[in-house]
Amino acid sequence: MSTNSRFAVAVHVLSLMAWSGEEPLKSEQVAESVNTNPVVIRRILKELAEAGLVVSQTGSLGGSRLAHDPGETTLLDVYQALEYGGVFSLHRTPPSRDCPVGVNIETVLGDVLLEVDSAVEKVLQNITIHDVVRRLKPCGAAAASKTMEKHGKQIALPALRAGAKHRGNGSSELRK
Amino acid sequence: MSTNSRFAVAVHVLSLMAWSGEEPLKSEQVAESVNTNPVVIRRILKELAEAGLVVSQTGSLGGSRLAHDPGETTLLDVYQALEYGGVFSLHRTPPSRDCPVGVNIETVLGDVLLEVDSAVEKVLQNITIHDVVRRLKPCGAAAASKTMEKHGKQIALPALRAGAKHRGNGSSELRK
DNA sequence: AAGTTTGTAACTATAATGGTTACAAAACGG
DNA sequence: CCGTTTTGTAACCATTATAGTTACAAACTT
Repeated sequence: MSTNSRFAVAVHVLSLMAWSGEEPLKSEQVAESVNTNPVVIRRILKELAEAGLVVSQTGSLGGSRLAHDPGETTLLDVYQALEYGGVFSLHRTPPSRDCPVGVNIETVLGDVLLEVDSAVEKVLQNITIHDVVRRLKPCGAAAASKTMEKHGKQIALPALRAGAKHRGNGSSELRK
Repeated sequence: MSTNSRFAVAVHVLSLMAWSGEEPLKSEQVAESVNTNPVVIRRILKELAEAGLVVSQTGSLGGSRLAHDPGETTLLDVYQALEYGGVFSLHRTPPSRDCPVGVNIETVLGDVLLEVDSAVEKVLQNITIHDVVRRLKPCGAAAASKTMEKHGKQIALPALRAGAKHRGNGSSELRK
């Protein structure tokens, strides 16, 4: 299996941005929600930016935000942005060329891998970031109000702050 | 991606056994075809044996062979025998409980993971070891006869020996 | 009993990812 | 123009899964 949670973190990050609206999120804020280091977030953010899924900007009013509407980004886009190699790998070292099985097994397994990946992609293609956010909203709302009671207005998380703040940012280049 | 070729090797091993018929293969012979170390093969063979896909035996006439007809073992059986964790992983460390996204993202992603895994399993369930062997036979037969001409009786691979039998050619001793 | 092969432990090597620190470059406010 | 903030990125160590290797006891055949 892939010992790799990058896909999960990437979906988490994008969902956070969809949740909190237009305002750019800082890697520090995202890292707090994901419970990891800001640099880890920035590394994933970089790949998402290269795939055109997010837009980032430096500076005091900087941060990252979605490049498109949450309903337009699918989990397949995220999956491909991270450049996974596939569900399984082929032989690490090439099999024997002198064996009738060895000489062709890679081709056959390559075909199987394509079939499997295709099936995975069909599933991921039908789920958008908007779907993910909608699926977590019911419980999320409860958690949000609970946290509201606890911390009052000094809530540190951008997702919660965003609800209160929705004013002109004047940012020119960050616009989609 | 999974940097992991165990599935590929396992399918290779089972295909080799299907190709060469009833006679048990030694881990040494299999390792030659896969181009790796016999212990690596034995480790995978152990998992396949625990899943009931192969039968192994010690001793001078020992080795491993398929437990069932090649048409009865699916790639899903192989996939499950190796106990993969899934196509992707969830968060390494749990996300923030204080964030409306973090508190529920794992549940949502868990559902997605189930959907994806289910799609993978449906594909693998419809491919048997017999299918794999059939898919590689056309080129495999050509490779076999080519190797026959080159090496005559000194062919080391069990798979080729099986091919020789089909050609009515009494085969020599297996050597390394 | 002698020889062969599996089963398995123990160790090293490799590769991908995650985590951390540090700092230059970019953007913005005054 | 200057100082602050945040991203971008390099450098390094830690962790984990797998692969590769050596060695040896246990099981099996003749």
